[in-house]
Parts: sequence; C-alpha cells; structure tokens
Amino acid sequence: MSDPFDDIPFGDDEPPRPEPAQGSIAARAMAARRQQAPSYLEGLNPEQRRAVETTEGPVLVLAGAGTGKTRVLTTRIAHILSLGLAFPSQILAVTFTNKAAREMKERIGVLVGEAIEGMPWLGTFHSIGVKILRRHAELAGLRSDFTILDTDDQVRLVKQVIQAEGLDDKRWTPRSFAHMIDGWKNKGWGPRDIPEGDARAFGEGRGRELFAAYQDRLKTLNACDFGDLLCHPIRLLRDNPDVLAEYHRKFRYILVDEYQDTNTAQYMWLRLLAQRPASKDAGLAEAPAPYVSGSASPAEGGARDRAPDDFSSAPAEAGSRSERPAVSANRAAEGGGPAPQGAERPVSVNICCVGDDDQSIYGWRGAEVDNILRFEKDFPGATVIRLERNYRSTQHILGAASHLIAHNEGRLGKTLFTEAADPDHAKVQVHAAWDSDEEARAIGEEIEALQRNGHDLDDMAILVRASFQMREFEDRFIRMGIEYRIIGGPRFYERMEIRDAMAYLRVVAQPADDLAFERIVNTPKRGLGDASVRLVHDHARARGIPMLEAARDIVATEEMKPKPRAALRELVESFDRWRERMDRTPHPELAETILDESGYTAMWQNDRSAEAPGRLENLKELVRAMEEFESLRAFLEHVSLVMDAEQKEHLDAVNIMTLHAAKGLEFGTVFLPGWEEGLFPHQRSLDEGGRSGLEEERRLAYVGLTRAKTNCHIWFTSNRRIHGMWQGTLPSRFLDELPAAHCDVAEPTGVGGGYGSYGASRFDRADPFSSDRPSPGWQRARANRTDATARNWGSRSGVGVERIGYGEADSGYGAGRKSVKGRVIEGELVAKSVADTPSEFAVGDRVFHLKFGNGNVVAVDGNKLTVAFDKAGEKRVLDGFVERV
DNA sequence: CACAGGCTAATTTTT
DNA sequence: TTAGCCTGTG
Repeated sequence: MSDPFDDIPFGDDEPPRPEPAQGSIAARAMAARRQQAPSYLEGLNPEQRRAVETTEGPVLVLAGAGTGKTRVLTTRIAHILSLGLAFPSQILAVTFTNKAAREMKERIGVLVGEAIEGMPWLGTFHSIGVKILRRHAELAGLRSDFTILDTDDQVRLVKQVIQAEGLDDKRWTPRSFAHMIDGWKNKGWGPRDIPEGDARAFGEGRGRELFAAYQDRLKTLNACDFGDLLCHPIRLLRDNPDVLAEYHRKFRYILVDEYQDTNTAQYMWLRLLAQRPASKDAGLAEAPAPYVSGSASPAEGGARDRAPDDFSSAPAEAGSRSERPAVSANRAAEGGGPAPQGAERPVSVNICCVGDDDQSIYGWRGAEVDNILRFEKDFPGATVIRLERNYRSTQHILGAASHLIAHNEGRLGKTLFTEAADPDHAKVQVHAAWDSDEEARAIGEEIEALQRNGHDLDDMAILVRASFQMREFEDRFIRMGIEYRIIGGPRFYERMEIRDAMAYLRVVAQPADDLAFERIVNTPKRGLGDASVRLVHDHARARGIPMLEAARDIVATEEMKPKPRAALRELVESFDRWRERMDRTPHPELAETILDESGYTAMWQNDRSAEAPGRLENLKELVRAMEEFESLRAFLEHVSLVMDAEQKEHLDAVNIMTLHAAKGLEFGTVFLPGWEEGLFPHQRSLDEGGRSGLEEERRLAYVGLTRAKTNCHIWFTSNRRIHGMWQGTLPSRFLDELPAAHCDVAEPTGVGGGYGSYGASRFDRADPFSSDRPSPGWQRARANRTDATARNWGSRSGVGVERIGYGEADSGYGAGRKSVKGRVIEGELVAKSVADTPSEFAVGDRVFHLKFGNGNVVAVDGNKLTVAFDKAGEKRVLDGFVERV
C-alpha cells in the first residue's frame, strides 16, 4: 500500500511482465535476433565487445578516460538481459552517484527497449544498502522505518553526545569527530574495531566511548547515518549466513562502476555478496548453492531453474533458455569439471568491476585505489580487459595527459591512444598571467573569440582546483556579459527551507525523530528558546521517550511558563492533527497544510530579504516533487538519498566547476586555470597526503586534461590572492611534467603585458620542456616551498604547535567548567527516573524543585505530581524534575 | 530573543 | 578577505 518497501518483496524475481507466448511473432523475433550478432553489439570495438560478452567469472575492465566505459557497462547489462541469463531483478549494479545510476537506467532502457522492467537493484551503494537494511532492519537493531540522517543531523547529534559526555565542544569539535566517525565507518569499523590510537586521539582519550554513545543514540532514534547504510548491511550479512545465502542466490551478476572509488566498507560489502569462502567440508559441496550446481552440471533446464526458493528462480523464458546450456557461473568450476567446490578457491559470482586507477581522486574521503590494484588477487582467475582506445580527445591532449600521469608510481598502466586522424589540432596551450585578474580576463576574451567563431558556450568549461577560484570568473563574466553556469553548487535538499520543511514531515511520519523535532520546534519562532528545548530534551532523555512525547508530558504540567507552554501545546496538538490526517490525505496536500498551519510559509512571506521569494519557490517545488511518490515515507527516503537540484536553464552558457565535479564529463574546449604550487597541487594535499597526496593531485590534473576534446588551455599566474592577501606564486610542478611535443607556450596576447615580472622561469629558456623530471622549475618550486610557499599557504607546523599549547592550557578549565553544568544535572535525571516508571513519590513527600523550591506532594498521577510549594503555590510538575529532601 | 561584534579557519564532496 | 559561528549585551 503506502509502504515504500511493500513493492519490493522477496518475490520480486518474477516480474509481472507477460512473456511472449511461444511461437508468437515476438518470440520468433527474439529468437531470430539471437542468431546473428545483436545490434547492440555492433559498433563496439574488440575490447569493448570482449568486456560485454565475458559475462561469466570475475572481470575487471580498466577503462581509461573517454574509452566508452559507460557504454560497456550498459551494453553488458543489456546483453545479459537479452540472452535471458538473468532477470533484471537478479542483476546488482552499483554506482557512486545517483546521476550515474539514472544515466545507466536510461541507457539500458534505450538498448533493451522500454519493455524492460526497471532494474530494482541498480543504484548507489547507499540506496542499495538501505534496501537491504529495510528488509532486515531488526537484525541490525532497527525498525524498518528508520530515519536516514544527513551530514547536518549527524553533526548535531555528535555535538549532543560530546556535550553529554561533559567534553568541551570547542576543543573537541563535533565536526571533526563526525568526520572521524565517517572515516571509521568507511573502513567498516564499529566502536570495538577502532584502533587504540584512534580512540585515544579524540575527546581526552574517550574516542571509543563517544563513538559507542553516538551509535547508541542512533539506535534509540531509530536512525542511520550514511556510513551505517554500508556498515549495517555488512554486519548483517556477515552475522546471518542464511540471509547472505539468499542474496548469493539472488544476484547472478554484479556490476560495479568507478571501482577505483570504492572504500573499504564498500569493498567488504561487495566481496560478501560476490564471493563465498571456499567450502571446506564435503557436505556443503554436495548441497551447493544453486548457481554452483548450475555450473557443476550444466544440463539444460537444470535444477537451477526449479530451485526451491523465490530468490533463485531463473528467467521464465523456458523456450529460449533450454536451447542453451546453462552457463557455468565461475571459472573455478569451469576448469575443474564436476564438483570442484571443495577447492581452496573462493567461489565468485559473475562480478564485473569497471574503473580507472588513474582517475582515482577521492582518496580523501576514504576511497582505496588499492581495491582496484588488488582485484586479480581478490578474484582469482579474473579476466582483465583494458580499454585504451580513446574516442574523445586529440593526440596532443592524450599525449600530454599520458606523459603527465606517467609520473605516478604503482599504476596498473594504460596508454590511451586515438585512431582518429589528427590533422592540425592545436597542442595543449600553456599560458602565463600576472595575476588571477588577468587570468580571468584573458580566458574571458578567449571565450568571446571562440564564440565569435561559432563555438557553443555549452561546449566550454573552466575547471578549477578549489571553488574560491570560481568567483573571479563569475565577476569577470558578469562584467563581460558572458553567460555561465556553476556546476555542483549547494544541493536542493541542503537548503535551509527544504530541510526545515523536511523536518516537519519527518516528525509527522516518524514521531521519534528527535533531531527533526529539535530543528523545527522553534522555527518559525514560537518563543520556545533554549531553556524550553532543554527542558523537553532532558525529560525525554531521562525517561527514554521521544521529545514529542516529552513535550506532551510537559504541557500537562506547570513546568513551563504559560507562554511557551501554550506554544508547545499548540505544536504538539498540531502534530497530532497532522499525523491523524496522514493516512487519509494525499501527502502533497498534507505537506501544504503543515507548512501553512505551522506558520512556516508565513515566516518566509513576511521575510523581506532577497532570498525569501526563492525559498518559497523551493517549497512549492518540494510539494510538487512529492506528487511523484506513492507515500510520504517513500518521498522522505527519496529526498534523503537521491534528490538533487535540477539545472533548469537551457541557455547556452560556459560551464564552471571544480576538477572533481568534472569527472565523467567532456567539453570541446577546456580551460585549466591556477596551475601554481600550493594551489595545484594543493598545499594541503601535500602536507597531509605526502607522496600519495601528490599523486592524487596529479590524477586530478590528468582528469582535467582528459576532459578536453580538441582544445585545452592551462594557465598559471605569478600572483594570487590568498585569504585576502596577495602572494607571489610559483608555477605548478605539473607544468614541468608536460611533454614538449604536445604543448605550446602561448604568446602573451594580454593587454597589460602582465607576466614579465614573474622572474626567471623555465618559460624564458629556449627549451622550456626539458623532459628530465627534476627540472629547474620544479627544483625551485620545491626549494621555495619551505619558505615562501609554506608561509603563504600556512603550512601546518606553525599553527599546529600553537594550537596544541593553547588546547592543553585550555582543556583543564574549559572542560571542567562545562562538565559540571551539563553532565551532572543530566546524570541525576537519568539515575532517578529511568529506574522507576510509576512514580516513586507518594503523597506527603517533601520535595525540592529547581525552579519552585521546596514543597509537599499532594497528589500523584503517574509521572506527574501535584506539589504544594512553599512559595510558588500548588503546581503540577514532572517527577523527573524534583528530588526528595 | 534579537543583534552586534569577535574569533576562527579557509580543498576537493557523495550519500 | 570573508563567512559562519558563538558569546555577550540590550
């Protein structure tokens, strides 16, 4: 019904789609198509075709930039479906971004024809993680309607935990701890798995306890952070072999996009699903999983078709399949003849990973290039296919990129080449500018010139290392009247108004969602300030109930002053009303009602600021977007995981984005500004990542270069404003790593003749591109980095020392001060009222209340007491807030 | 509760 | 330089 996961019961392997009746025209057409090479295979080059047709066993496709990676992936799926090797629901295909998943779905649709059922298991690691987790939530200690917290919620929760532990959240910032937790979860670690050193490094050595406390809070909130969406399924599958076996039987084919970006948790997750450890006992070999039996006895029809449980039902196209022997599922079995399952080799599903180690640029968020480098060891007998035939760029661009990336060590090694005739394409142009101002102006002028020559702005891009560089271009382009668009700004669901609105909806759908409740309890302003919220919060924690329930308790008493109390009662009643309407009102309508009645819409209507109209517009868009979903819950899930801002404008505009955001895209002309030491490679990568940091920066440069189809312009400046101060800069060492044969030093065309004072550089020499690596420019850059650059870019040492000194001096008094206040009070509450649900107070008891002072209990009603206070008179209070004297 | 002023930190970003 | 956050004041 309205349950978002009702529509994916385990029986989804039987898509309710009509099969063409045997002998029907459709069936004959399908059969005919199988005789000859299907049309979708046409136009693939031999390597691509091999990657598509090697459906069995582990396959690693090393797909260089512009070699048709997505095409291979989608065609491979189409191929599997078209041969009837599996149902759509038996193919697990994972990507990193929703965008990639969407594109893949679309392209498969085109290949296979729209008749194909959607692929339920094509999605991001996280969305598939959720799907698994919803089904088996109870095995992870959650209810299946758990909430997914985004980064913001996560940080707020971490902050609460840090404060509850009595730590100073200045010294131990929630942000950094949330980051640490993410790091741990990227490795698949729970509180007990983290190394002692890590645990000691935070919160006065209490990192582990804090982590555990955080996980505890998540559990009580019935919530997951993003990391949990990977970690819970891993633990769940590992601890429940029967569940794992179900998925083993279910997924016949696994495909992974951008494998070089997988982190350790994702890797564990994949290996769990893709591989069973070698079975040691004969018993298992006799009763193998269906796909193993299929390979051991590839008889037609086969037991595999009639496998007893709904996970393993094979395609129902009986007619077509019996013509082909069931394909053996793994190489180990293939080689060993019948019943080789007892072998040491782990049994792998048909897993196909596609990636490019040279484009691994997400190490900083946990990606392990090592995963791709190790593939052949992990999956013995793997087929490795290299795609090196590039369809995107000119010889010069490929030459420059290849030469640059060759400076990295530990690559799997690919060399891109193009077969396209390469008449007189321009070499990669290297430009120097005096400062970033001139850089932006010159690029703007070049763009105008190109535009005059009939080039589309859409086909040009400026790829920067860091987003602060964008502003310079925006300013310039506005002044010059060049249309531009920024790719990768803030996301739709990250906007304040959207998050607020979502918080309302979340509280309605999930009353235990305290984080959402806290977010909107005083938005719009209701006069419920810190003190009121704290009261509710403390009561909720003390009794282990959701804040909304705590609020309900509190408004029945006189704990609060009349004004906030009335406001809170109003809010509680509103939520009751909305929840009551939830099941009988269409959810978009309900959302409108909520935003209206809560005063949220009015708040923005009364706001005179410039953004207010846009925010109202966004709210409307939110409501509109809801219409596409079956239920409020389905919608909530979509937003937390998937929803992103759509680019509406269709006008011709230059694209401005970071190098990271550019991965996977291509443009006729690409501008790469800011190739200076300290900016690119970025000082921080160097400081924190050492050599591997540098190599990742170099891969980023490689990604930048390979985005260009025909023209590529690299720029560096002699001066750049860093944190508001002008600094002299040195050309990037990457410039020295470009091959002379494919690059030109552009003549200065700029008006102000700007870069003369850049000083002696290799660009003044006759042969600027000497190929020996430690060229003068590089050496100079390195020599200078310690003084000029390090100073300019604030290398950590100086600041770090200072910080440690400050921190230690501060920790004693800072932490002490905070903890007394926050912790003790809370501790008392917990100690007292958790123990006794019915009140431990009796009529006649003498009690003390923080606000009302001493008094005598005159009536007891559950956890609510009526007390005759000596000074304040008779009041209704919560037992949690008084103590016996 | 709202606002002003001080302090801090300052890549990359998906889910 | 600047934006965002926190603290202290009215």
